[in-house]
Amino acid sequence: MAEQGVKEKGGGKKDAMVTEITPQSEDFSRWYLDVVRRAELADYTDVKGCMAIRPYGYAIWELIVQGLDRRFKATGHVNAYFPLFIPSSLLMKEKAHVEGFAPQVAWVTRGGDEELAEPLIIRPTSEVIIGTMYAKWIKSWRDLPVLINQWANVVRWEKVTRPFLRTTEFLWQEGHTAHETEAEAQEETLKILALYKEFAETELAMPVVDGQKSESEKFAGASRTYSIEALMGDGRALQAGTSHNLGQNFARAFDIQFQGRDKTVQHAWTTSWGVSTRLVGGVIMTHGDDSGLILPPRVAPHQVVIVPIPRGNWQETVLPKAKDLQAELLKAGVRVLLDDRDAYTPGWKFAEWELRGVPLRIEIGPKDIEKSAVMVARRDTREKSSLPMEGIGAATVRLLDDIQQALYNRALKYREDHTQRVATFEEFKAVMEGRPGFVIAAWCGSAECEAQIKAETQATVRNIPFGSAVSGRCVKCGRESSVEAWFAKAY
RNA sequence: CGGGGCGUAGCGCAGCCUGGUAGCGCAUCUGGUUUGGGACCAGAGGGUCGGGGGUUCGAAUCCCUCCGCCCCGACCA
Repeated sequence: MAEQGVKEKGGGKKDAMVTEITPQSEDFSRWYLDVVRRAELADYTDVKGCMAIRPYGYAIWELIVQGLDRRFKATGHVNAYFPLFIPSSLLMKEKAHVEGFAPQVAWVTRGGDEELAEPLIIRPTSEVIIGTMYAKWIKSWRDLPVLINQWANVVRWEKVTRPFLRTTEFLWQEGHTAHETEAEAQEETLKILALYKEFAETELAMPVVDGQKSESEKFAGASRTYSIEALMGDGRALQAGTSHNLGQNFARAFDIQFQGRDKTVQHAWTTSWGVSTRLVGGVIMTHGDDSGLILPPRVAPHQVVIVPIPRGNWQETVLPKAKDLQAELLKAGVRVLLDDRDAYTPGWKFAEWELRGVPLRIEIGPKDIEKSAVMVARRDTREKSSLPMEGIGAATVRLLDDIQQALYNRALKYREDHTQRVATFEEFKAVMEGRPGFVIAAWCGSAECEAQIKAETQATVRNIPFGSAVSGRCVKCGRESSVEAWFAKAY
């Protein structure tokens, strides 16, 4: 993914010093942290494992929220809000759930100067508190389905954290639905997974593989878990969203019962699904290069930055034209920033906005005004060309669409180039030791083979894509296998 | 939570070995000249050396301890 940019132009060593970003090829992990910090997306705080999301990073998240929220509502979901605290006894009600989450839970044992009779936990996810409410609200089949989403923060006491990818507190949405039948719950689970995939691919330009999680990787308490998985620039996979069919497990634990059409009392069928601020990390690692961030236009806080070229009394000559241009782009529906700061030179601004991933830069100076044109530079390809002022709004919109598509295509090609189907375990190991990425292999479905593969290659089953059907032999044990799984080292 | 590394100005680092009260580059502020790929000159501000304890006349420096960050494992969105 790395496009060499700044360094080949201008005075090499000065650029390298100023950008302060570790090249991806040298240390991808440091590159990531450098970009997060230098692009002012997030910063560390005095609370271990917790980040402050800075305005530029939060603006990306807000665009993600808007895109998803619109889709949730279009599919009949509504938003609500549930408490941050959960009585600890509630967590204990679903056996698999408590076993899965107990090690990661933060506790509140005091309130003011009083020791609490029953400690509270801070939600790591809200199935249990929402489940108890659903038990109150659902009485009849006529109350179903319940299709509620919540935008919230949750806390998981992680041992190792990284900005956006894994933090102790993070922002997310969690959908919680209840249905009359198993089939409806399954339909909902898959509908949301498809929604996530469509969102990731069209808005984030991030190609994903959708499929079902293995038993060992499924959500604590779920009957079935599905995920979308994306490949990052270092060849590791990122779980970008999950959708769980909870069966009647939580309904049984929390007494979510209703009287059915046939007069019998039944347990509801529930689902839950979520994506988090982790998606911001996914965007960074999918598209970024050695010059910094590259944002898909759909989630770029500034889709276009206008840099006026100061010459002579530019405030009287160039600036008014730049403002006209800004107005025209705003009219075309483009999120545009006019960087008219006098304290910085154009060259500085070029580098800065490239670092911060703005998809398009428009330069306007005396030479352009003479020709009634502007210089337009793409962040993704670094191509620079002159466009006429006439019709610049429509041309910009077209270019942004192009960039969105080009980023998706590039990411998809990268994934294809880093995805290999293997037949033997020797091949599997060779691929993982070489250029990592996805490995597609037949798998018998046993936890033993899964664990052994992980132990020897660090790769885990990311998911089993839909429609996977082969007649092959398990890459590990050689038994007849009916499915192929996608393996990768995961974040 | 195990193994390793690192904490000195906003960022990157030197100083530590061999104790004597802190320095460099970038960034920041002021003034001026500049401005089509990270400008230049002059001046200025900014640090309880991660926290606590100990040794010492004296600690960034030596010892103990705690905390944080990064990497590799185990665990997880």
